[in-house]
Amino acid sequence: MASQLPRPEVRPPARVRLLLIQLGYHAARRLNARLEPLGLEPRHYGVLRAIAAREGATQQAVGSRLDLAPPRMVALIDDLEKRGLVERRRNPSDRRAYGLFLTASGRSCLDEALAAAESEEEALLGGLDPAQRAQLELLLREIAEHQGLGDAVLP
Amino acid sequence: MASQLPRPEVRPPARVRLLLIQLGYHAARRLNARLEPLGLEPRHYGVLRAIAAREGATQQAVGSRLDLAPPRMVALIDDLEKRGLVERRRNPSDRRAYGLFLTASGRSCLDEALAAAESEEEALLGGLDPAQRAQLELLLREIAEHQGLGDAVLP
DNA sequence: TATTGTTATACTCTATAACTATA
DNA sequence: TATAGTTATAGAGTATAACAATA
Repeated sequence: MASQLPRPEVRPPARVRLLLIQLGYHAARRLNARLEPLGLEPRHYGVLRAIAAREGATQQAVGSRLDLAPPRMVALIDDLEKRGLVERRRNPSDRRAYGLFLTASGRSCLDEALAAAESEEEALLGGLDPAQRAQLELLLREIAEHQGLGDAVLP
Repeated sequence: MASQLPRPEVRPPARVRLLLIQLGYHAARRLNARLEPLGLEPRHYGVLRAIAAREGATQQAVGSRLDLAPPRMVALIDDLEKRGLVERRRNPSDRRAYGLFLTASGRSCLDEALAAAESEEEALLGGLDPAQRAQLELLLREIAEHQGLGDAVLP
């Protein structure tokens, strides 16, 4: 009997959780669209940033920071090296390991990507005034902290 | 020369865009984790909700609403039917098409899933008081509208 | 001929396991 | 023997194209 109560098929209007998921997805897609003209896929963008943050680090170091398995890193660095954005330099004191470095072209590519991300932020928040933006950032940070996501932010 | 300026490798602290992407991803993962014990994968959850919102709709109707290609719908409905959550009923007036309906077990499964989503919302917003929650929802809705995402919300 | 649903096929992505070269 | 990186292999997931039944 109880199972045949008239249920509201349509739930109450979208909640915060749903909004977050959708907006996060939307923001990610928009960013990717801005990266595409630069020839950068999201995964490459992430690796580029991680290398820039710790130039000279080994593949494994960067990989474990991004939670990418070794074979995955090999493929990604292969891509970036083929495109002349990243360079593998042998470590003379341990000839098994490589140090990863951005090339000049890699630096400028990353700069463009960061600028694209910046302008995407602007487009995303276009409807909010500065006070609202600050408030939103505060609330989101609060949630992130409460969820223990402090370290998930890359650099 | 200009290319050799000391650049801040580490960007200014995470921005709203990044926070949104990360929190959205986090929220989606948390929800999926809550759905798993019910034997529901995210894709099935979405289809279940779409069917509940318009019971009797054809596969194509549901599929186009969720932006899923026909072969994908076939596989998904196969899954759900095999698990006794959804039923295909032939349409007598057009014997090519099926109408999709939830079974009793499908309804209760969806109910549990919706309850799980509800409790996940609670967990997610645990750090905010009611006024903050309302404010956050307002700000997010503002962005969603400004981004033209009005219809992306399912039901 | 057009449409609903289905099946068959190919492709991308990723993860796991085996291998090499240094240490 | 252990470790950094690589290669080979296998699997999941998805998209595209061809197909059957009905209109």
